Amino acid sequence: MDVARLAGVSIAAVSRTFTPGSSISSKLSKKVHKAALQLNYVPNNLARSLITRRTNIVALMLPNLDNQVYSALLSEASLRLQENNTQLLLFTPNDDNDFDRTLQRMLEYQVDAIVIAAASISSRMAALCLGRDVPVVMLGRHLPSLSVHSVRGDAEDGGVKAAQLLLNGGGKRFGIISGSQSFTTMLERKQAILKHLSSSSGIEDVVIADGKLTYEGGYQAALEVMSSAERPDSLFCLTDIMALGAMDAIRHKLNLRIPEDVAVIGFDDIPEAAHESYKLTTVRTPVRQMIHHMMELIALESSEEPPQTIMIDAELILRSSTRSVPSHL
Amino acid sequence: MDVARLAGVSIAAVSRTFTPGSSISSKLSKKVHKAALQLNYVPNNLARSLITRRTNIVALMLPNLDNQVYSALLSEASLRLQENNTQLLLFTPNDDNDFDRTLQRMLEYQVDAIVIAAASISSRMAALCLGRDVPVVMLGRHLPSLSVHSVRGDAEDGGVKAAQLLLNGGGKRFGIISGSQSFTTMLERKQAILKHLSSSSGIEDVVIADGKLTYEGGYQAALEVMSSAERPDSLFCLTDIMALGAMDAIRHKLNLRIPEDVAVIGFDDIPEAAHESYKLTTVRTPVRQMIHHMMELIALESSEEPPQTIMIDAELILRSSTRSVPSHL
DNA sequence: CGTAATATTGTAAAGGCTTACAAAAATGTT
DNA sequence: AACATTTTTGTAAGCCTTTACAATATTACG
Repeated sequence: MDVARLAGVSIAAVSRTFTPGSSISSKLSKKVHKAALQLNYVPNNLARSLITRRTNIVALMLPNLDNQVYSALLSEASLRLQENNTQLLLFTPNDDNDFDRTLQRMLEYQVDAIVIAAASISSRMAALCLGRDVPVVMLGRHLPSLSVHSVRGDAEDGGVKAAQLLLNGGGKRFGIISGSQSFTTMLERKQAILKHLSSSSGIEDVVIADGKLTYEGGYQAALEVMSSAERPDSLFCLTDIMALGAMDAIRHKLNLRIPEDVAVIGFDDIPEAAHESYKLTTVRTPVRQMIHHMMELIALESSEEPPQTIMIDAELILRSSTRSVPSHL
Repeated sequence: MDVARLAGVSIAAVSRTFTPGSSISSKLSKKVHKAALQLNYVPNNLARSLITRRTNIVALMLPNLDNQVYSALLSEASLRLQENNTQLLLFTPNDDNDFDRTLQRMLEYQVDAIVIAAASISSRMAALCLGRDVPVVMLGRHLPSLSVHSVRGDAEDGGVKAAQLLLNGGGKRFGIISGSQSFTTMLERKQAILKHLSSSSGIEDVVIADGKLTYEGGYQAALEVMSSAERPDSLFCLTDIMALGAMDAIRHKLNLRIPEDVAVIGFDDIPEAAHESYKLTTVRTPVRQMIHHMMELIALESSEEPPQTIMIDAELILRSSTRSVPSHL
């Protein structure tokens, strides 16, 4: 190509000067660089990828960016990947759009790996990816039936820890604000809470409301839960954004005090949870660690590796939305 | 390739069945589809792009996702682009990373267009992009010297409207919480406020504090501003996240009332601004419209088009952090 | 039914790069 | 200096498509 001609070298030579680790003399390299600069030459990744079978692109499927947890995942993933010279190609399916089609498009782009945060994937597609040696890792979700990697916070552990905390805080009547969508994580958190409440204190009556996974959803669901005959004195919100809505509903609409009248605990630890206005006690979703493991799973060469499920311990972040342990304990 | 062989047709035929609008009989198309399904064939965008010179990828450079404005831009852009079958390739430079290198990498990926939200670009690079016919559009920022497109909210208009509002609310002593980084938007907002305050009411003394563009930054800056000799009764926060921090500092640390003791106005209208806990009056950054125009600018074929600067009127979102107009007006 | 017009198909070149292989140059060894 | 090594370079094939062009099949029409 032109650069080669101008520099008076072979095409292979220019390729080598732009491929770190190739054998090229500094004399040639210098000539090529000069010519490249003169011609505003930029290597063409397409052609390169076509032959090397590596695009340095990882596809990421995100449900939406409204929930800050996803922003955090996205941000962290992007940063870490960039350290390896690879970029994120973003896919945000809108509801009617079926996932299989999105997956298919990812494959068309020949991405090096596929990361799916929430939302699921059909086993047909999982097989397709496997067949093409494209690692798939699910973030914060897990389908045992699927042979793809997954990394997530330990929802059960988190649920238990949350239940313990509210129990220790002297809670007697419990409420749960859950998401209407049936994400496994939500379900697991809920089950764990219910089970622990029952097994450790014999509590069976828990008021549950489902809402959308938004501030508004939490607000409405809180209104619902708190107006039940036996008003809860302890509230689990399966997601921080919902917790924020719930807190605002409780304080500003219902005029109740947190945590005196009702203790609130959330899940995720989004940035707002730390705001002075909320100071929400929550079970953290370990974004850094999740992405760290994601990177490892992506790097796994052969798809011969059996699918791994990595589970990260829950970490309780204590703030002021829950009662501290009564003194007599 | 294999599909062609299995289907018993030419390579061109399979290409045509996967290229909408090509001339292909339904008989052949059916045969090809069958074979493709059998072989799990997925078209290779790389090869296609190499020849068509279109990747259906748009590069987006974002400073960080902490600020929800950027999440919103990202989200909206991704959604709109997907409607045109194109995906976002994300670049999040970390500070030490120089922008020119990032730009260069974008070009290597042969992206169809480059969108830059905040952060700047050297004129050398602008020229390079122009030379390769890659449209560049800057979001929310503008450098007159650069020949790239830009679309942004009218910061001046916004500043004036904000100033008017706080003035009408009976403000006498004013404070501004600004960002330490020198984004043009910040500067323009500040200038506009200062100018309007001065020209319409002869106010020259304004307490200004710079902070990081974060909740924390706003919190600290508010503490600083509010402890000045003449404590402001009206506070401009050049960014909503900073405004949230400021509000929390004012209420929970300083124990002052909003808006009675001090009126607060922000810029951007991020989702949290609408939360019951804040109810922040703010000047909206018109994300939808910005992306809408971005799409148009990207579509512009020839880079012969002169660079356009699209300015969108500011919209005041009235909530409860500002005083309403005194009755005697 | 024969010819003209149109639609469908195949052939082969091209797109910009990497890389196996062979040839040439530089370096080391005795 | 003669040879064995090692390093550098060039040649050419190949990665998977699209597409101009020519060839063939189909349809329309008098």
